[in-house]
Amino acid sequence: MALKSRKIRVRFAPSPTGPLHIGGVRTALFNYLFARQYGGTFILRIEDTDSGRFVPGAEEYIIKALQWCGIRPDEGLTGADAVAEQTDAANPHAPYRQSQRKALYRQYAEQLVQSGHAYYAFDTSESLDTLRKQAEEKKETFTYNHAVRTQLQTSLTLPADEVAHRLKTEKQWVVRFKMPENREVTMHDLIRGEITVNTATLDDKVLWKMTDELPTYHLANIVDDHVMDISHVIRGEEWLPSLPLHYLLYEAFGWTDTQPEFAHLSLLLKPDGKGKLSKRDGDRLGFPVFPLEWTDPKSGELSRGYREDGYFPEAFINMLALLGWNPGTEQELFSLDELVSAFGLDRVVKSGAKFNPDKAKWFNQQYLRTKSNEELAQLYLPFLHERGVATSAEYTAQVCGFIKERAAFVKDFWELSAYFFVAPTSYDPKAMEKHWKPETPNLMKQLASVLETVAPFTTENIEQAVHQWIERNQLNIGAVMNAFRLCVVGASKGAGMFEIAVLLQKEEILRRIRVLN
RNA sequence: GGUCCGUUCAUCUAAGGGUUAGGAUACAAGAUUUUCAUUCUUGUCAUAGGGGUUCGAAUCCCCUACGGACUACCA
Repeated sequence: MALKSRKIRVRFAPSPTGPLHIGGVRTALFNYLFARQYGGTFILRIEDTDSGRFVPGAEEYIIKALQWCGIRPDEGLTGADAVAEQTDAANPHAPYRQSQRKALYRQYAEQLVQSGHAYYAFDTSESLDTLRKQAEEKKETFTYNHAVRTQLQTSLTLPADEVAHRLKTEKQWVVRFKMPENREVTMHDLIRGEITVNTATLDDKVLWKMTDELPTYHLANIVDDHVMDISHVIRGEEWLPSLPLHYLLYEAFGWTDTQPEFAHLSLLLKPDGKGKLSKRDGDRLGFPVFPLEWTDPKSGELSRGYREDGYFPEAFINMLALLGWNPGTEQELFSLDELVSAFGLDRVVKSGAKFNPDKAKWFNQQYLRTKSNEELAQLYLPFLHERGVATSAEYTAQVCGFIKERAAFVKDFWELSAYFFVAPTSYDPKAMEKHWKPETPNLMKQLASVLETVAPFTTENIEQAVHQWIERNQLNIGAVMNAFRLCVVGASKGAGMFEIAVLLQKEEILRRIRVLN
């Protein structure tokens, strides 16, 4: 097992087959937090060994998404503008795209054949499909293992000269791992503890394929993790079933002394129903499953992103961190730095977590109210410009001060503050019915003349003047204020009337009162 | 079907043999407010089921049920 003094090196190794979804971001985050906490290195490696599923733009998306989240790789693909292709001090193991490391894997595959841990298999995909179908008809499952490998065309059954000939002339062959027939493999997982599996239930996985001269995940992953001196593999639970194979691979290569520790993270599940979270759920339930917006290059279909939906990256990350991990205290709000010091694999939860969009919104709300009025104004201004509202940053900041505790997103600001920028064009019928009585117009006229005399037009002065007038005439304060609000806001909502009045200033307030009378 | 992993309020989770099973979200009620919201207070709600072990089990063991992942020349 890993030495205590071993340098911590972890990697996030996604496959560029589409946009990174929030489960992937969480895996990246946990890797990052772990590395940071121990002063280790966080590496971003791209596992693009599946030529058939490559999606243009996906790699760039992954890099951008991590950037937005504030998850900076120390090594590997550290940024869109700095893709390490050459070895240098910061990138001792370049390149970090597996497609560019092609040449490396074949020799390792052959090493395993040489040492008797693997063999060449000459089956075509079609012939295997046929075998699978035949087994299915008999209600059985075809497993490529010790029971069948001796009956198929492999380097284990064919004469050596024919094997050599076929290797030279044919393209349809692969290297398969020779899974031991009956061996208990005991593995250790940092989150789950000991797991034991008998190899009899496992199959002879393809390690390398001549068809595209590329390794499969299993080989590429083990070779790269070894070569890059990875100390801890933190990945999704979907990899747990192949952990025995990975253990056996380390053993076959003779790398057990530097074999990394493993930690398998539980999956993110659908908010409702069953199963793991998918793109469909987001569309169906109305929340993003991707950090950034994504347009599918083939279908042109657009998937929304947390960034575009108005989430702050800090809130997004905080929410993700608490999904499947907890600090053991009652603290819920964590900055990235706080997460770094609080995080620990020992407090990662074993069971799958159903994703909860409500909680995500709550996190954003918490972060929104910690922002300064000026910061929020800068974020709100573009929305205002879009609506053709000309205003100043100072005025907008003051408005933000009044509404920030009422919103979860900046995009909700307009709904809450339109009356600060434009006079009402319609009046809420229900509120009118309730608060607009036959005597109200007269009341408002009086109010207008009271306001007219207030100088300077400050909250205190207005409040004092209005209250004095109400008391002198023994008026109902509710009736006055509600009608006043209707004139200025157009509905029964909004900040304190005297604050609104000061911001809007005397002229505008009087104008809005007159419109209704 | 087989293998592996998992199971505490509706949801995220705490409690590593002894608590009235705690917190947060959501929901509901009340208080506050000139309105709406905020805020505050309170409330409803959980150890999947069955067997053991033990003075004592959410916690340890077994079985069952349920859920999930995997079972490709995909990752």
